[in-house]
Amino acid sequence: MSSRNAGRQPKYQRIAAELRAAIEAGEYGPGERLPGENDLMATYEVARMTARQALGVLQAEGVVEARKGAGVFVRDFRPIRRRGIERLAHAGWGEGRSVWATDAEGRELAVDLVEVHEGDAPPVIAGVLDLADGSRVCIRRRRYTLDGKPVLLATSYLAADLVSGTPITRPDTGPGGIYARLAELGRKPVRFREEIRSRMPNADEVERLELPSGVPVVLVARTAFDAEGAAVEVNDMVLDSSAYVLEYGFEA
Amino acid sequence: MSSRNAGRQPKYQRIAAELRAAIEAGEYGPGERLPGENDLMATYEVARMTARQALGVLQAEGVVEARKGAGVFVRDFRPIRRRGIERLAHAGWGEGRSVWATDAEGRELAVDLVEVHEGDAPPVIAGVLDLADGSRVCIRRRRYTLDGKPVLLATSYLAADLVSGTPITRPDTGPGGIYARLAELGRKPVRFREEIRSRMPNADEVERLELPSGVPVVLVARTAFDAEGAAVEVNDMVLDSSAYVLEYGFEA
DNA sequence: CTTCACTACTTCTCTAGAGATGTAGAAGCG
DNA sequence: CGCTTCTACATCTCTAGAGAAGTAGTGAAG
Repeated sequence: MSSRNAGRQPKYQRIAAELRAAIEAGEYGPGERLPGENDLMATYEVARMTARQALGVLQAEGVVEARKGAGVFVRDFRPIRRRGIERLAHAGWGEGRSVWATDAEGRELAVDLVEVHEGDAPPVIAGVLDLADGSRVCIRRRRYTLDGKPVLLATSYLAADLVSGTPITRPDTGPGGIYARLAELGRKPVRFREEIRSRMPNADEVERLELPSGVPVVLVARTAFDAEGAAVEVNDMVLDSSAYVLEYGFEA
Repeated sequence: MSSRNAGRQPKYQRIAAELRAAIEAGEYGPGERLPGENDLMATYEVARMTARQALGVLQAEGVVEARKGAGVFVRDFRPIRRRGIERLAHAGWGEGRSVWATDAEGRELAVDLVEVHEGDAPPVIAGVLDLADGSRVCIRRRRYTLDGKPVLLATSYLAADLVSGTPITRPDTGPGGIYARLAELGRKPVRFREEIRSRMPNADEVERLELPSGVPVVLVARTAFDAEGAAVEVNDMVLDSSAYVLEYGFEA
């Protein structure tokens, strides 16, 4: 080659590290444009593919975002806070300052798309809801947006036997939402379990959440239990990880 | 060029999509080797860099893992479960099947590295602990491994005024850990708040957690409050997202 | 004043090569 | 049998080019 690098690491890593340091030092603030392919080719005297690799590292880290035809820009992080508790009026919680700053809570989530239909229960869902394999379930898909940008995909599953003929099977479920309707059916949810994990999004999620590359998704699977301890609803949520901070509280 | 692609999307995306489909169809199971650069170059008649780009897509998604000199392999996902509640004997919780399968709970976490020192409080930590800027804090860093692989980095911050001279400032804190020691000081934690977010790891985290590319980290910041509602400890955790499912429960 | 075509610039995609470096199994040696 | 060395093969890094495609600003036409 060719590729004999001065230090001990590849050129593209070195270039990426220098840019990263410059960003952390505040030389390039959020939203600001930073040197592109052509600039890096000139200043570091490397080939286009090498300069692109360096920028690719920062994109994969979610630090910067490339806009075709325009340039490469520093990304910013202004999440909203989602509380597991305290949405249900559990006053006294959450005292003390938070670790991560979140935006003014003024901004509100808006439902963007709603789609309701009946279908076969996926095996995992059937297991959680304690239904026979292949049982029918009501599937409610929603997309939430924040200031126009989609941030959350939610899919609820409820046993078709339980909810057919109720407003739950219609896009608009009426005041109080599906939990109020479940209460009217004598199956009011009283306990919730949320399971959380994170991974990189698949192509479908990238499209529906309009995710830039380098941003993982957080998966929250919420199961609602009624007073008898039976699972009445499973809500499968996919969140844009750059838009959310989740918060939970519990006692010792 | 050159780059006139049959369909409508770039060649490397098409190749990646085909491989992804093959994996999802079970043609390549977890841990199995799949066609590498040279194979793709031959079967699709593309240049090396193009074949690499296709594999790079799947790596960024965390679907596959490349081992230099060996090949490209399908990754598997076998996380462990971490409960926010119920570790503290809250029986009756967590009934019903879970959405994501987790491994036999037999495997145990082992502390790998411990490091304790006193230092200046980072501004954010000082804010949460309600200390003056630049106050001294005791900083406890730990790394946990699961079957030899590091999965969690934890950093605890406690006010130096509170804990100096106690076993908390030593690597081994004695039976019951730091919470038992805090109780002896009359500052027993009774409430916890956990804030969760996710992002791609930085270079340091990649190294310390031995993360393959395409795996995000989950950040959990836990604040422990005593009976007076004062924050006594902040624990900053960085988890390998492929190793964990977090679980929380709460009542309506 | 608005709209549209043009243009300079940007990132994106791809080619065809080649040396560097790590891996795993085979061959050989003590 | 156990260890080392060799070797074929794998991914990794990088070069120097070039056409495709999107963006934003300018200036002319309506």
